[in-house]
Amino acid sequence: MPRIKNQKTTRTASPEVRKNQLIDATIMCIAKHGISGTTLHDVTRQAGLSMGLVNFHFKSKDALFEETLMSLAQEHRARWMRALEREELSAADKLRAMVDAQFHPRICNRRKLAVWFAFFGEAAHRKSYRASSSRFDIERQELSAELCRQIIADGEYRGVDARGVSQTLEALFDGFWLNMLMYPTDFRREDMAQRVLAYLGAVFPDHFDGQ
Amino acid sequence: MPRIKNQKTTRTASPEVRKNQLIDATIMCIAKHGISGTTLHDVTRQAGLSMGLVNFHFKSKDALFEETLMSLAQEHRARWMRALEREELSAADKLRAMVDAQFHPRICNRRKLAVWFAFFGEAAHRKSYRASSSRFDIERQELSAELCRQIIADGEYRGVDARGVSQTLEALFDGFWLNMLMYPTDFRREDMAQRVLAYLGAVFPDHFDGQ
Amino acid sequence: MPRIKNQKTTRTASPEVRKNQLIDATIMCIAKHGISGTTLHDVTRQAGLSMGLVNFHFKSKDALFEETLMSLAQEHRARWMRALEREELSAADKLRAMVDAQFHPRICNRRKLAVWFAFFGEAAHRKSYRASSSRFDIERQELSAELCRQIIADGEYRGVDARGVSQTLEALFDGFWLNMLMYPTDFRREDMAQRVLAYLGAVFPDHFDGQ
Amino acid sequence: MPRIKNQKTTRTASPEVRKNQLIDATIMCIAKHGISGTTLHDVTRQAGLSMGLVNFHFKSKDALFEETLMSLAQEHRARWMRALEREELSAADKLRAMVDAQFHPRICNRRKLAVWFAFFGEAAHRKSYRASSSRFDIERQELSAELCRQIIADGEYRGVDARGVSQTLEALFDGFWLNMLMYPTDFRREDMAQRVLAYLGAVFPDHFDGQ
DNA sequence: CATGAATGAGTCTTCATTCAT
DNA sequence: AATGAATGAAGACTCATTCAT
Repeated sequence: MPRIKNQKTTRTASPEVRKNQLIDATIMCIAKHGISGTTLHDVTRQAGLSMGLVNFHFKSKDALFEETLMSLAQEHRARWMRALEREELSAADKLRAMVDAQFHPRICNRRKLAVWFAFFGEAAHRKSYRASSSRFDIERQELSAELCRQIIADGEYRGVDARGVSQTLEALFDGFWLNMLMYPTDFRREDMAQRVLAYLGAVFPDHFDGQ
Repeated sequence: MPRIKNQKTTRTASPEVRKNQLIDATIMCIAKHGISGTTLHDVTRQAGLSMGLVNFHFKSKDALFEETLMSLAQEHRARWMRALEREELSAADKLRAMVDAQFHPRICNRRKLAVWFAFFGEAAHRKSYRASSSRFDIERQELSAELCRQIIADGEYRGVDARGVSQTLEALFDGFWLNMLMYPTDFRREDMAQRVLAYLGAVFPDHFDGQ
Repeated sequence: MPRIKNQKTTRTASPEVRKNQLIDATIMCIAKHGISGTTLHDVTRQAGLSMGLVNFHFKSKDALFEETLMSLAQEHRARWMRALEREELSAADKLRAMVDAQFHPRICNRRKLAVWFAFFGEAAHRKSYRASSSRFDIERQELSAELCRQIIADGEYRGVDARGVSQTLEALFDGFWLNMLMYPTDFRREDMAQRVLAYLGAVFPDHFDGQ
Repeated sequence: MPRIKNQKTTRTASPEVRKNQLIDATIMCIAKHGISGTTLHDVTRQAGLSMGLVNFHFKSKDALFEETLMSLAQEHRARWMRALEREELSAADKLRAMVDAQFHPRICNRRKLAVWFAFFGEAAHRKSYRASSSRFDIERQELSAELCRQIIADGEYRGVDARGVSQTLEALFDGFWLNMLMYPTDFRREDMAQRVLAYLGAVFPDHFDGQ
């Protein structure tokens, strides 16, 4: 049953290529079997490579997992960053773009959600996993807080706490992700972005109304 | 080093007592070392019992873990159920009580959150874990949706979708839990219930205002 | 081809018994295949036990090897100590007894010599092996130096250096051991004790003459 | 960390040069990590060459080790042979020269002693190592026995056994080497040659007296 | 000649499970 | 009911050797 992915690999490839191949295979395997259920045998078979290769390109299984998480986190960051860099957008539009990024099918699909929560499950007792996630999480939350501050300054929102909204947004992102993973038929990707926007509409009615 | 909890256990105890002893030790160990990092050796040592005992009282390691999750889920359910059974409360009060239950220190502390997310991390590829959680999750969500419906009927909330609010509540619960686990200094238990109530205040201003 | 040594082992034995069984098997294996050529599989098969047992009774393969060396060193020490404790013997007789101990067939046989030099070969880069050997070596050399001092005081040996003789004795012991291991037909156990005594006869003619 | 010795090797060098480069690196590595601790990766890195080179210039890792031992043995032989070829020297002088050769700093230093005993440790179960050593050992011992015979014939040494003395010399050489390796502060090179000469002085007082 | 990525057999180690006591 | 020694399968990791470039 070996599910060979690339029968036709060049015998020697650049380290960068191999590492990415292995990271992709790791994501596949973790999604299917979880972190503890993923063996190096699985990963290399999935990648169509030989057993010893992981320890040639990565310091250890753990290092492979860490780089996998990092890769996931960076892919995620790249997506929400893209929107924020467009100077012509208003603060509210940028926030909307962040929501879209969060639920983009490339980021937010069953496979990747499974991997994210596999890592979150280990994060409680793995400082390194926590560190990898937190860096980007904090950055994103600060950016969304700043956007909220701009929206508040722009409108009539006495008493709205920017930090509170940004923290609530984070919770909604993570909470919808978890529920999409656990109950995919009840929590469908297309609806979840709407739910977040509905929340923003309740908090900032002048900026997020008719959606 | 072994943190023996009960050096002086009676040599024979009722199966019920022993099982709970082992389940408590399992929660302790999973919180500290994660699911895959928890060995039966660890669990029995933590419980102050002997290695062979687990397989005597539980069919297997897996069965122990499943019963541990079940125990956790039932403790959780008991807490929010208590409030809902008090007939004298209004729908809004019951919803408030559910929020309180969700963030009660007995339910929502670092140790138990770590265990919850350890299980969520495995849930993607373990039907049995998913099943244990889902039963109560669905029940709770239906109850909160019903409460929302009552509140909507009671007030002037045209266009508010009960199911949407209850799903958003679920996401907030889970999302705040995750962030409390990952960033305990930024997401403090005392504040999180307030954030949820602030959300409810934004959606149902007549019922959840002054908080 | 599994060379089972004890088909009839009681299923559970005291840890002490098992550890010695494993140490004996280790000596056997190192003698046959050297240190790096000895696998835990070999050792446990030789002992007639199962693979996992070594790591149950010893912290690691390395720990097993260290305890093996220690066991060898202590057996050796016990033998030369026995003679030195007999108060009725003269200093020269005690020295003679030490020589006999060094070449006693229980200590000085092909198998054990092979193991000793296997450890010496690793000692250069293993502090722990060096430490295990050195403790007893130093003790023995100090005792032989003391005996030499008594002999010198007892006779007419101007200009003889006790420390020099005791160091030379050490060298003879080790050097004959190595040559007995490498060239067993040329360096026969029975003759080697005589050669050492001939050396002592040349240095202390009044005390070690007619041999 | 990799201690590259020759960063700028000409891309193509004569096989002889490459082989010696690798043998020197092997000696370095064995001294530092022992035989089993020495990997081809280590050796080639130490030599500043690429992984595949060893198997290009040597049939196998084992062949490299054998040639390393051979190289060591031949360097040793060359040194004591040089003295014996000087016809003008007396037998006693030649013997003295052999002792000097044995403790010459180029032969008898921590690094090379470590390698010698690393090989001795394996010799018990490696015929090829035993063979490489023995050829020269036997030659040397026969030569020293012959010298002893000449000295005996030249003097008044009734009852002295040439073969016994030459075997004792061998033992002293090896034994002092081992002790110099294990206890370098107690057994210092400068003193050890003296100890051997002291032995010869005790056996052949007319030829080796005043040292 | 030279390189270094790739291979995969071999080993240590861990650990759930069994079972004699 | 309880114990903990024993088992052996499974998995991470190492490393000599190969070979395309």
